[in-house]
Amino acid sequence: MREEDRNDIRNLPLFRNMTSPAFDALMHAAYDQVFPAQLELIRQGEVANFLHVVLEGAVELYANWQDRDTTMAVVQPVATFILAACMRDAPYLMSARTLRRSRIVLIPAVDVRAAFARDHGFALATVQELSEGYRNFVRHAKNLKLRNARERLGAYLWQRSLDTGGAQGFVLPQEKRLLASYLGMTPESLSRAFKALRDHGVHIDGMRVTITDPAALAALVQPNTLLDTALNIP
Amino acid sequence: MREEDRNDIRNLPLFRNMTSPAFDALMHAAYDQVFPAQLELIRQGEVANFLHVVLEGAVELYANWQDRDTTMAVVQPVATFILAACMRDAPYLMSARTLRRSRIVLIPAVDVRAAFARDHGFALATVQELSEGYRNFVRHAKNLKLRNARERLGAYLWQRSLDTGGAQGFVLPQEKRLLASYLGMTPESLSRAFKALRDHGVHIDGMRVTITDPAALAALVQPNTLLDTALNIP
DNA sequence: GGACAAAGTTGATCCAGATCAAACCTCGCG
DNA sequence: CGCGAGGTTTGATCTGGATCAACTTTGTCC
Repeated sequence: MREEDRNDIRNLPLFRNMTSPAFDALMHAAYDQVFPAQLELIRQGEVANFLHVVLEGAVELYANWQDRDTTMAVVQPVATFILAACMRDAPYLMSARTLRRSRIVLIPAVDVRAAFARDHGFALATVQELSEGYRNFVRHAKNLKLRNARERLGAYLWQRSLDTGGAQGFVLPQEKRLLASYLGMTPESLSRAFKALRDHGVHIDGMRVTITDPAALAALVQPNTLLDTALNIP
Repeated sequence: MREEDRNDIRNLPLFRNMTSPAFDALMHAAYDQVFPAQLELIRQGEVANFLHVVLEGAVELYANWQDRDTTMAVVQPVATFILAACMRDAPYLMSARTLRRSRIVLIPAVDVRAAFARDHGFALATVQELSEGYRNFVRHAKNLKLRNARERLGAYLWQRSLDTGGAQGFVLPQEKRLLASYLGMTPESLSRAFKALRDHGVHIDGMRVTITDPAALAALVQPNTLLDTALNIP
């Protein structure tokens, strides 16, 4: 593994407060691999063998049932995913695929659990990470149940705007059909929701979004940290 | 606190593997209280001061935004709730109210975090509990996004049937309007969904449900541990 | 640079589930 | 025992978002 990547991982909240020996042991057991776009990394129902860390690229977490599919989250570098399944030693509830060529570190779940047992700083960080993941899914469920399609899109755009440093203009980080699936609607409905938001201070041109009237958008979506997920999801 | 209640708490997975001194310290700091029905225990947005343990009665976790409300979960004895907010020292994302007269133990969040730091068995149990909570919310979100109203109800009834020991007949544990809200639909739609399920092996009479044709119901809902939440929720 | 595929948009139509309104139960209580 | 309030069901109607189909745009690969 490259020194630089190692440092990126070391600086993640999850690993920041580990002792060096414990961290070294984890990294020693880990695999660093590059995967092409559209590769299925994990299939839901398999038992969790690895904690994944995305160093470059992007990974989609999705779920399916019968012939239906839905996007649950997008993981951007540098971040980990499916910690919960690893800690429980349980089957993955979601599948994962690369959205583009991605570099990913795989840490054997058994080593993660061993590190948890030995290193208190890591144990604490694990709980913080799990708690925040838990809370983000509570937010996702609240969003789905309490807001309609237009409001969900508006809230999403508002949050993206904040995440890009309060800039009024930004570029959508993923293609629209994926965003539609994440927000729980069809691509057609997303397209119409964008049109509807023109009356609420949002201008869209291809992938480029401009919030022309923040007050109007805020009035519609009532942004709220109890519903809106900060940071790269997706 | 009564000896019996103390034992019930001690036997919860979360507390089972604590050292006795650590458990005693936690219990020493805890309050044991009885609340009437319909009392708001927690309001979303407040900072988490207590981990709650339901000993008797039942507690509804719900969320609201603007003038809309939705039920997120029902906690049955003996179980804890809002561990994630306590560990993060963050605002509650959900409100909580008693559904009936309930006995609840309140453990100061600061003591919970201290116990986590000192007692490894508790730390491990905390992570297991959080992970499972996390996974249950993933399931809830998957359910909402992948199944329609009728399928959600069918899956719910299937799971309740399993939870009551595979019995074909059982009584709904909560009133229907609450169930409707939990399943993400209106009471009217729930009523119609019940009627629609008559063609899929479900008979309903008031609060009493009978699964007359398990194969037919299973064919409709395709029960699946990756979507369906076992145990008392709600 | 042209051609082909995939993503996105637009329009027409449909339908699951919401809303509104009116019974109809059920159960606690004076 | 009747009465009232809240829960539930039923019916009529409406509508947000899905579906289906056609068209346009964008990106990719010889």
